Amino acid sequence: RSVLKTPLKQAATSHSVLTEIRPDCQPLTTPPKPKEILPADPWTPTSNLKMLISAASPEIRSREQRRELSNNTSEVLQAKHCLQEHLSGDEYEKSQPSRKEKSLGLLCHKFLARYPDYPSTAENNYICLDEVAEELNVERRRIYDIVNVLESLHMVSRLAKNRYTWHGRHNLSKTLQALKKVGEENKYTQQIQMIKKREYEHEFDFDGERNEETARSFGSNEHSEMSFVELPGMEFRAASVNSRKDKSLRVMSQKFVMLFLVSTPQIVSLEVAAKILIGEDQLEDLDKSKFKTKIRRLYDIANVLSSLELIKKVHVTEERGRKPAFKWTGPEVLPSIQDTKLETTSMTPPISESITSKEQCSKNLFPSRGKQNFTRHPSLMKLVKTIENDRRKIQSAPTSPVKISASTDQNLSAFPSKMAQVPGMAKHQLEGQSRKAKEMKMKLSRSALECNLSSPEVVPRPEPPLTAAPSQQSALTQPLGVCPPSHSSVPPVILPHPHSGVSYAIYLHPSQAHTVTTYSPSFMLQPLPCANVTGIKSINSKVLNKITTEEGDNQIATDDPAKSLTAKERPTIKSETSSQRCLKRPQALQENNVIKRYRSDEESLDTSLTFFPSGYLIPLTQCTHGNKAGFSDKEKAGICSLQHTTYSSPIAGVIPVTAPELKAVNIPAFHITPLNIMLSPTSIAAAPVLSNACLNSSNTSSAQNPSSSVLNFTLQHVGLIPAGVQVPANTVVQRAPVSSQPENGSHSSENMNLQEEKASKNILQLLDCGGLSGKYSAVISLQQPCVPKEPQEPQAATENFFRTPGGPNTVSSLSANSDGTNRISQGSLYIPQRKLEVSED
DNA sequence: TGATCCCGCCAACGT
DNA sequence: ACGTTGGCGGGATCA
Repeated sequence: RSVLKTPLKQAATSHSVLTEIRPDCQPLTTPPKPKEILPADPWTPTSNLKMLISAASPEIRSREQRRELSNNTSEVLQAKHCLQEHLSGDEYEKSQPSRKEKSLGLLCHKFLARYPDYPSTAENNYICLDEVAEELNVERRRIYDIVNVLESLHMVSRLAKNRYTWHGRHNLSKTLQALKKVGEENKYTQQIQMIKKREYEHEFDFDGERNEETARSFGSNEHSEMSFVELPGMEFRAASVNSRKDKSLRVMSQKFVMLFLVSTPQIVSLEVAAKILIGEDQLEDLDKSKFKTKIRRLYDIANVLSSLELIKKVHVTEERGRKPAFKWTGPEVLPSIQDTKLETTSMTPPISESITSKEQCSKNLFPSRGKQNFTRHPSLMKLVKTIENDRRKIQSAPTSPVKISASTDQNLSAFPSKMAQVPGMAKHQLEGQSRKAKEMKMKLSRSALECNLSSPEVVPRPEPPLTAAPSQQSALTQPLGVCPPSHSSVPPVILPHPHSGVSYAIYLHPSQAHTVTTYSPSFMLQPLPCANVTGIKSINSKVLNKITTEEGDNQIATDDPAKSLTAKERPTIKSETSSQRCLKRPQALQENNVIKRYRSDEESLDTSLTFFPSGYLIPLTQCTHGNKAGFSDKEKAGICSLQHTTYSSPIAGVIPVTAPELKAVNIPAFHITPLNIMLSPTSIAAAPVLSNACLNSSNTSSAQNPSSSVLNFTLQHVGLIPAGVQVPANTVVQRAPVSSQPENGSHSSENMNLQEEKASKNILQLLDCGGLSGKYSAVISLQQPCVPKEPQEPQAATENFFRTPGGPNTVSSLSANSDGTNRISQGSLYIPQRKLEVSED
């Protein structure tokens, strides 16, 4: 085949040569269409899968175009190229594929279209870069961009030079879990908060005087440079690619994804991402060009991630204006409760007994710049290095055999990678094994990570969750409604999760629908007095964002509860401000400043006030393989749809709550939410877990206190209390699905610590008493009216959590409490968000 | 304009 | 020395 040279204009040569690879097309007489129109041609109603997918998911207009184009790309392109030959320079110019048509996003689509999402190990899933590049008519360089990002997600892995293996999405959830975890460990959430706070301060501090505390905290926030996060069973291959020093695109991609996974809402602005990725430490000397470059890269990555439909572009509008951002549209990521397996599948030789592969990941992730992490002795590093090198040699050998399946991998053969072989379905279960070891390791790494942070002492907490367990037990075993009032200091709900799949949905006020935070399994929850709860929002009101997706904008506008509540909430304001006085000096000062600044902005203040926990905690079952197991198809459907609604429902997770209710309902501190799932009442109704009407009722009968009505209904429905009996409104109802799979149940219980196990038993007991059979259970814990036992403590805790300024690293302390078992320790926190709006494109 | 991000130079690496 | 990777940022496009 001959490479045609079109009489192109001047310097465009190299480019044309690269793109001109299809001499085989015949001369077309069709007049060149204006580029803009080309993409839309309906003459290829291909039933392409991609087409369907794209049609099903709302995408950005531009993306939409690209997609359509991607359906018939080859034809179009060919035609175009042919056209070029017959056009004069000028005409040609116009017919030249527009920039869009050459976008990385489109290219990525084309690339992805070549491989199945879930390839079977049977097929030959290897990728030859040269071939792909040629077939897609792009220079190889571009393919690298795509592959690198895919690699970061372990969707592909390098086999040898020019050769990659396609894994599709098989490893995706695993990867995301790992990334999320690492992100949490890296305190990305805090970093984001930090940056946002900074921005805010910059905005208001005209005197340029920087908040030293803030600055310092940033500096001390060590970490920063982490390396590639590998996946058990994958590290080998990944290692082969680890030659390049920073592998920036790959690492950047991972970090970027992490940001989404630890954020709530899962929206990350480019700016913030760039700053974090550059390294918070260097924030000061934020080199313009460096920043710019980072942004460019992020766009590259974002394009690929968008093609994967993991994120989508949106815009956040805040005081400062419109900023480009991306919203996570990928799967919810369960807190990798049992990321265990990692050690097992690790290829790490026995020698590193105490160093799990996972750990290595997380570890490398934070090579406390320069200094060697003590958890990993240099000598070990050397060893590892050697090993990696060996592998690399094998892997990168031009003639290295193409691995067909993981099992052929020398390393993997030694440690059969269950993860890699077992279908996603069973993975979760498999993962839940050797947790002990893992926990220890986790602690190790954690301590390593936090060793130079302020100590945990700081977490002001009336009662550590663990000690609270006993009392809780009693609460659980006691007849409903007879619970002694002495539980006020007990965390509202401490529920052992039968298995990791459980998640809870919290019904929130519309305005806070998006602010529920998914928290690291390591975070312990603490009871927070009502006042504080409501105050949290205000604490960082400036940093708070009102997020609204395009879908939500309208309704939020019409149904904006903020407005109707403002008046009633005034009182809350007071409590907030007053509670602030309890803050530590510096912080309090800061707060006051903030508040002062905001005083002029009535609306924003009001808005901020609308944030309060309504206290409905509803367990949901994740739409995950492992958890779907016990459900009927119908149920699954419900669950899934539920997942979908997560963000698309404007009033997601909203239950009408009026001011009176606000007062009446005893807002029970915080809850633990393994996942932040928000759903609309309707979708909830569809969810098996909540298939009872109580929820609907709560939704419709706004006249009734949702709290009590729901509770009663639920209890009755579940059979815990006879119909007619009413439970006080200030009761927290939490239902937790009990594993429908025996193995699971026992399995998980194995991993529980004694207390949890105990509690768990109690729960079961309770359930039995209630005559509850089946897979769902309900756990009720009664709560005393919110009477801040020690107003300051909770407040301080929250405060620290969010502002971390130079303050104690509350977060880490919190996580320090984690025993690795997460079910109970997840906490949903209301992360302050800057008021902002998210709009599509 | 500012947001996007294509393009391809060229350095680091591997063989 | 040569091919493969992939950092990087100028500057073209797009909105």
